[in-house]
Amino acid sequence: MQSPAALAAMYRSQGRKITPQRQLLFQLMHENDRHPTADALFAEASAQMPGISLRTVYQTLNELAEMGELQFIDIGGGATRFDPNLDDHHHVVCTDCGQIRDVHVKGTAALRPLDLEDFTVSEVGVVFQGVCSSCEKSRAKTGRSAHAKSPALQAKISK
Amino acid sequence: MQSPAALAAMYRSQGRKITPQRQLLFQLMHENDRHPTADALFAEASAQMPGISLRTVYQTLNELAEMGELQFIDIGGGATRFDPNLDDHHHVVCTDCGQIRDVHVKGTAALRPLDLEDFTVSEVGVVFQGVCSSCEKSRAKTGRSAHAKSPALQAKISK
DNA sequence: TTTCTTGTTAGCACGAATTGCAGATTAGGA
DNA sequence: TCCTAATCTGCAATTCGTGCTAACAAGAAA
Repeated sequence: MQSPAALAAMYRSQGRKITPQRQLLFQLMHENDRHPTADALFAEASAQMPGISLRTVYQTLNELAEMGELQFIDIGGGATRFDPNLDDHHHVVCTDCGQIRDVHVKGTAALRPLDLEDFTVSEVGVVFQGVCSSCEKSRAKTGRSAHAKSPALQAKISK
Repeated sequence: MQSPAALAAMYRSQGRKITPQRQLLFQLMHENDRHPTADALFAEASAQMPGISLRTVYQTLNELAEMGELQFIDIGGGATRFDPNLDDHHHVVCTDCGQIRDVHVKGTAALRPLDLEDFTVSEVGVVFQGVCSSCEKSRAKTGRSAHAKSPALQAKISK
């Protein structure tokens, strides 16, 4: 996603208006690598601008996505997450805590779908699932094995 | 997912009962490669067993997932989809019509996350996005370019 | 076959996420 | 300063999924 200033310029050039709400959201999303949900972003925004509406957060996120400035990430877990990182990157998900991290991946160009006819591929997404080190630690304590995933998350997370 | 008969045996061995509802759902899911939503499955089931409850469909799907007999797929689009295919496979999504197809993929073993520390990867999922041939055709007619994806789907489908 | 126990089902209420709608408000050009 | 179109807020509505419970039915035991 571009800088708040660049986004403002882009908005103006499209006849859209620059409101304080939008400016705040531009800031909060800019270089945000936490993949927040709309609700999480709303909470952050509310702290700085009490009274801002959740509706406005959704609206702005949708605009930015339409403009190609951010991506929606759906890896299960209920709420859609937002990613302002426009690099060619992929995601890592901790099946325990649900945390999502960006990763660059080597070898994606060599991926070949077999027996895929009548289909034009335009993009490839890779999602690694596993356990982050902090969850690994708490597992060691509680004695949970690596296969004793929380049923809810285990079920939710797609392959 | 195993055959309806094998599932019945597995259910019995776990002290679960074999009901007509379950038998019907076993049949409908067995070798089903359409990745239906719970609702779609409910519609199919209702046709053969009027009065079956959507609640029962969700319940049975959850059981089967807990038993490892099927997977949940979340690639955006609102509803979770179900996949009884237990092979090592991946998915292809048409960004136009939302259709999901199974594919085997060559090269996944060579995928390497770069700079990924403090994380133990246990699984890798690959999703190819593109346009299926039938959508390609209707695009040619209406003159839509390959980039004029329907905004809703475009936004919904995660990378 | 009848009985009994226990797992299941149906159906509705509820909750979370997201969108539709409409009236009040405001950015920004004339 | 004024005006108009875009925007915001708040709430209703929608969609997807789960919790709860009374009625029900497998299937083991007698």
